[in-house]
Amino acid sequence: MPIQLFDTLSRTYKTLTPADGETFRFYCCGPTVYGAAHIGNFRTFVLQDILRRSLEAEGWATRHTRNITDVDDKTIRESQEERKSLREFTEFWRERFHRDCAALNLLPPHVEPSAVAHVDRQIELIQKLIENGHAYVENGSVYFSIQSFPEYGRLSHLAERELTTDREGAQHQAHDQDEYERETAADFALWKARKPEDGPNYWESPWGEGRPGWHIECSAMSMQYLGATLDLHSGGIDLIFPHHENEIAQSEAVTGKAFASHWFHVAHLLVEDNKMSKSLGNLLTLDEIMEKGHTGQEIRYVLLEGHYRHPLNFTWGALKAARKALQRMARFDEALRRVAKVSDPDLGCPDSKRLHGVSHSFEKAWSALENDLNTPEALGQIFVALKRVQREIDNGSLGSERANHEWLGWRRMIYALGIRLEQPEAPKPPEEIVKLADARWEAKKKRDFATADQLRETIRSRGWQVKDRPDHYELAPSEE
RNA sequence: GGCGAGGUAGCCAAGUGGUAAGGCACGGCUCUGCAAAAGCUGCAUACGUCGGUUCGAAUCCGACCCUCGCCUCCA
Repeated sequence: MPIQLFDTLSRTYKTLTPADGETFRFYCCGPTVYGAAHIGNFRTFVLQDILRRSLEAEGWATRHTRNITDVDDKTIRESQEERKSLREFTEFWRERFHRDCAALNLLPPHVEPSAVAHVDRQIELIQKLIENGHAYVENGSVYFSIQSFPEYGRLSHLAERELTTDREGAQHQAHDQDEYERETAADFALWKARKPEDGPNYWESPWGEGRPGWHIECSAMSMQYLGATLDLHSGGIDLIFPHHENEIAQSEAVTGKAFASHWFHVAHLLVEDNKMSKSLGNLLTLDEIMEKGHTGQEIRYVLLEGHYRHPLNFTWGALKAARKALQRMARFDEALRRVAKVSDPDLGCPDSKRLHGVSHSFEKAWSALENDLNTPEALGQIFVALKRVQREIDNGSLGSERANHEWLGWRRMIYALGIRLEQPEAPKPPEEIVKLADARWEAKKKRDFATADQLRETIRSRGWQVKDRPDHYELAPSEE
């Protein structure tokens, strides 16, 4: 069965298939690089990664494009405050973003275009919109006329909303003297005339100096790299309006073709039941979480624990649980690999072709993924299967051929979910602790348990925990 | 006010008509000098409240109570 995914525009489940029958071409709205992305942003990027991995596990080639927004109000303002060039400023945060992505095991997109590098392309698009009557120039800025596009609002169901623009901040500054009907949504800026506070950040255009509006970059870059009609376009749920609505309008007004065949939106992340916001001080970045000793893999795991269309509650407790769950998977992976006699643990992606006709226990887990990327259901099914296979491994009833089939089914899931099973290196205990532990081990061997227990208590009081193994001991930092 | 999402065990969270997945935590067992580790095992007569439809509802309908998002930059 192919992958079924909910489509925001039609509000139905649709089968994911590349229009060209080979390569699935999709675009993801990427980060604005003016600071560290927070873990809510990463929920969206992780889900997009899983979408891509699932398609690949299904056997399709993919072409994944995710932009970098490196020119907008925020990047311009912040770079000037730091007295850096826009380029220097955004480069710094772009690198940081890439580091975070790597920690989360996100596959790098095939194309990662920057808005600044595609200003010409955006100007071209705006020019066409003016020519065909969908846009107009006003005081050196260019606006898209939403009245010229009757389809406007289909994605976000604007017609069913009482949209008013007479609230503070809802008006474009350049519209002050305008007589636009206040009961309609506002025309949006395609090009913004140069303002003094933009500093050196402006470009030449047929309408004078200025810079592109935010929405136009995604239309320009997605169509340049993926064609007039994308197989899928995606982003966080809050981009539905106005960003994606505007993208549809400006793109389709130029091409006359459907902009995207499928719209994929990821719901928001809560932190300990609260919306993330600067004022609550709970804007969590990856660094902050990792500083507390959690790994990118654990964070990724937590982000998979909820279905992408429902809000997910990120909690420290869930993070702790994720570590245990991942450890269990890693142990299973090792045990199964041994029985399956796999020499190279890195299979890459065992896709459906390779799994054709192979019977294994992870079929239900895969089906869960095919069913609207139900990652929590998939994780549940993985553990059900894992338990069953583990039992057979333990009682020796799993032959190497069947073990190999289980291995393929198992690894496909691990690939699709993007789980990395290497365990982080255990922290090294200081020498004095090792000495105490050695002494304890000697005492224990002599069956002098009183001394041994006393030494263990001493070690514990210094923050370390002794764990005996069959022929040696291990040291780990105390839990508390 | 309009549009949308959600309220399932201590925590996280699946399940859209057939009698409550899974992970963590917790209890028990095996093993062990003890502890740990590992494996096994137990753990919601119950799904926000109240009505209704149905042989049967967490799942459908109605009303109500909470929480959250969007409507303005936002993943």
